[in-house]
Amino acid sequence: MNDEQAAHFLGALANPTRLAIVRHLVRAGPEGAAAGAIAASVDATPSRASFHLAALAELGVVSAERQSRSMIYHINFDRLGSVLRYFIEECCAGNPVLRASCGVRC
Amino acid sequence: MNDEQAAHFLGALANPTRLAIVRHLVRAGPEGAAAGAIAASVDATPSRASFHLAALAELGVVSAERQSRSMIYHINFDRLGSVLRYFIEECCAGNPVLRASCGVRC
DNA sequence: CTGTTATTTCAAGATGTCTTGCAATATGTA
DNA sequence: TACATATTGCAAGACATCTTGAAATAACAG
Repeated sequence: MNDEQAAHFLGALANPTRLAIVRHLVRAGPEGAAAGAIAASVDATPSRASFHLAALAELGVVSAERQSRSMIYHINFDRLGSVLRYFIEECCAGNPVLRASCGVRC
Repeated sequence: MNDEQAAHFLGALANPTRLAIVRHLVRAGPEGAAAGAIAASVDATPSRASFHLAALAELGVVSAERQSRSMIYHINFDRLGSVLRYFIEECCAGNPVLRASCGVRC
């Protein structure tokens, strides 16, 4: 990962609708959620939700699998973690204040 | 902080030039760095660097103080940490994989 | 006061992103 | 086949962002 990639990745999260989608998928857990359910929960039209889901999927933040008529989306924590790690370690030189912000009890 | 604010904040980091500025200011430490030095180190025109520094200052990621003819910029780790904390705790429900990504040894 | 250095501001244009509404595709059911 | 459900794709317009270059401001030195 380099600054260009990291910037692209952060840009994928820099949108209220996409943050709401992430929030929903996190709480949906390993079973994931259907595109329609996601759209309803974030108060977006199907088209708009699909647009943002595609953006997140493009960068690997979420993955999709068809299940009958529905598309089931899952969150990908490893991918999310990779951009946080890059940002904290590379851009911020592992600053202790930032690390403490992650809320890990030591 | 809400999703809208967090998205705005993440957007401020979602740019290669701004990530490079953050990287430079982190390494500059508490003494900070002058706008001209920052511009040179991130390979940007004074005008372009000023534009991005203003964007970061607007959100409190950096702060500025005049020192003679120079403007000295400082990084603000607390502010950076607040958006990471919001993202990990609120959007991602404190997921352990994400927390581990912060690189804190436990 | 004049000139020099350091930085910001502004306008213009290029590019990118987001939303909307409608059409198209995929799947399942009668 | 015909129809309903679930989702994606696309085109157009609105809006935001980024870059460039020139002009304006601020601070200092002679």
